[in-house]
Amino acid sequence: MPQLRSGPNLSRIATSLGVSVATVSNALSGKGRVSERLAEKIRDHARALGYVPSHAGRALRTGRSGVLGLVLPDISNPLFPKIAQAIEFAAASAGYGVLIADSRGDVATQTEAINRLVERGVEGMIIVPRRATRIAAASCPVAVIDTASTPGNTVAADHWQGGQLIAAHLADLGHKRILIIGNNPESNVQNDRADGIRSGLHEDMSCESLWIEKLERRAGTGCSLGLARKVEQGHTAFAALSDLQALRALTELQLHGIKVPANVSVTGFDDLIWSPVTAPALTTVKMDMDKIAEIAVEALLDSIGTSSIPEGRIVTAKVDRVPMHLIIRQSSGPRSPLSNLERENS
Amino acid sequence: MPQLRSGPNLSRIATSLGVSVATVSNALSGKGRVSERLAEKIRDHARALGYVPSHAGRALRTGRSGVLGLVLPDISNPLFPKIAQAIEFAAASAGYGVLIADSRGDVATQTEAINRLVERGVEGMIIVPRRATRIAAASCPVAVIDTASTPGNTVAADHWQGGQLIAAHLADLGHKRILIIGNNPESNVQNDRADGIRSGLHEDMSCESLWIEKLERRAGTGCSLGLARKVEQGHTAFAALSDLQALRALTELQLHGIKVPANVSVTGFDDLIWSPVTAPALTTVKMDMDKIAEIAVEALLDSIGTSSIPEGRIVTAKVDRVPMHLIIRQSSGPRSPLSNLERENS
DNA sequence: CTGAAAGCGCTTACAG
DNA sequence: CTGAAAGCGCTTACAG
Repeated sequence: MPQLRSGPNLSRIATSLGVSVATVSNALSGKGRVSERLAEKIRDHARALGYVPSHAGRALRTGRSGVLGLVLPDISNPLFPKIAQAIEFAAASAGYGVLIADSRGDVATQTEAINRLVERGVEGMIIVPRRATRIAAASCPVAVIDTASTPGNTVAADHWQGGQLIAAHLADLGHKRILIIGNNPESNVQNDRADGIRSGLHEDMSCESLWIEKLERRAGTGCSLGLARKVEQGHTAFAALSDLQALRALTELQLHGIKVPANVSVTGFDDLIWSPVTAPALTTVKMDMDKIAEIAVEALLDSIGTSSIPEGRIVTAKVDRVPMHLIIRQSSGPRSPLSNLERENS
Repeated sequence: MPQLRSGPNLSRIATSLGVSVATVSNALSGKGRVSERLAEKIRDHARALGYVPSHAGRALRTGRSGVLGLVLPDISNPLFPKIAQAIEFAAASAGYGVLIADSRGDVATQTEAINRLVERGVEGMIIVPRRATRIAAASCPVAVIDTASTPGNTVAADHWQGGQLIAAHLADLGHKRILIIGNNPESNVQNDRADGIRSGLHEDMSCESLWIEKLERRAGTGCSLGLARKVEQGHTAFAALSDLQALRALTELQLHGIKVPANVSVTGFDDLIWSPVTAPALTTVKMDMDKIAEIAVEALLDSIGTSSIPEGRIVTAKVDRVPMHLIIRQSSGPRSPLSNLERENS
């Protein structure tokens, strides 16, 4: 038999104290079946010995691994740091660890990643699906963080309401012609956001949509978005459906000598790490990731607790939409009365 | 005793096939102590039953959890997605899972996060330390991803060499006066990069350094970097020590009507997700994260394998510097012969 | 080639 | 209040 652990185990503590392992176990777990005097003595001794409970032993006996899986099929998602941080925090608060799995953007390997987690004995998992992916039920409880368009067991930011915040903000600033800039109209998230914006426009406002992936399929990756043209046509507000697209818009406008926010406004979504850093800093809408993670983890733990037998297809039934928050920065503002563009031909 | 698992275990397979658990175990693990005929029969049956081995049982018996820890004390680090992805991939390739731990930027909780991982039985961990943090030896092998300034057991990109790439590139473009833009001169990474740049300048080139944190302590967060002034003074190249700072520089320059790259060049470091998206796209230097992760994980596994008793303070002795790669995009280029700035007062 | 048995470290009825 | 015992699922010498 292999030399398994370096540290002491319950048995070592027990014999060195002349008591039984059962008593040590009870004392350390605080179940109170041990006299306070003895319990304290045991705890002290355990601490002195640097006792660390064996996770494997406990897991085997109790049937719970104390681990949740986090599946991020599209890890290049710039929201990933915040999601991971929030999930890790919520899980740790509940005494759980978080195992990550990534399918490197490949839809096919998503199932494989999920299986790896199941084999590692996760008690449940949180999945942030790739765009438009339907999650096949796994053999453990699952919580999905996505747009609420996915049926069931989903926690999501209220992207639609976030869009309304943008619309209201742009209306307040007096903008009349909005250009919505998204990446792909098949993304549920982006669609919800765009619909939210449209629904929040006043009657005297109008908007068009520009989808970058479509454009690039025609004009090539990294092509100009033609925003200078849009400005000439009278658009004064560029509402991107993600900060990523807002960054592209902002820099392209600046490249053409258009001043933000004096001539036009630019807004984004997500409040990515760098969005306060641009000059001007980016107005954006932020999801409350901590809240979302908290709900997802809680739903998962509920579902785990409910079913002592985590047999197939049990999923959280909870559906939640967490409100988003507008963060106003310098990239959006009223147009200057004389918008002399001072444009340059480029 | 609790209903532990839903699926079949070795014993179930064994009895239903009329063989012993030992034989089933041997057949499934492919150790070859079973006749091929029987082994195949067992494997088929196991598959048909949907057998998933119990991780806890195996871990308890073998003393190996098959899990590595990834400690990210500064999860807001924009490199995090790439690091996590690379580590997860390298670990998965070696049959290991990855447990994440985050100390939310708080140096004090780093130790706590490490302890949580130890309690969860990780066999080793990879730590990306907070700036200037010294890692206290944990009770398992540790690999550190950082600048090579940290002594011992470290894997890092060769930031210094990356700086030289930038210097050579700017020299090629004919730039004479460089402004290095960093966040904090106490960051080993940033210092290595800056030193690399300085060391690579030709004799007829000069450079100054601008540290944003210092500036902001005087002038307030989000203050102007005064780059327009620097351009007037004759600087033509702005070499940021991270894409984050490059973004700030690029947008500030554009805000002031300075054209990139016609008037000045801007370069960054890290090749963050959005750096190809700006207009103009950002020239940058990229670390080979996959390589770094591979080395870190390999070093860890070596160290784990070596010591059957992973008792205290065993660390990887390997020190590696992985070369960086220059990615030339539009933000750096030769100055236009007539650099009529067409500046605007702002 | 196959099986019986021990044991990893823990928790939990159960008995005293 | 405390202890003896069983057993979670697995792997690995050892015996046949």
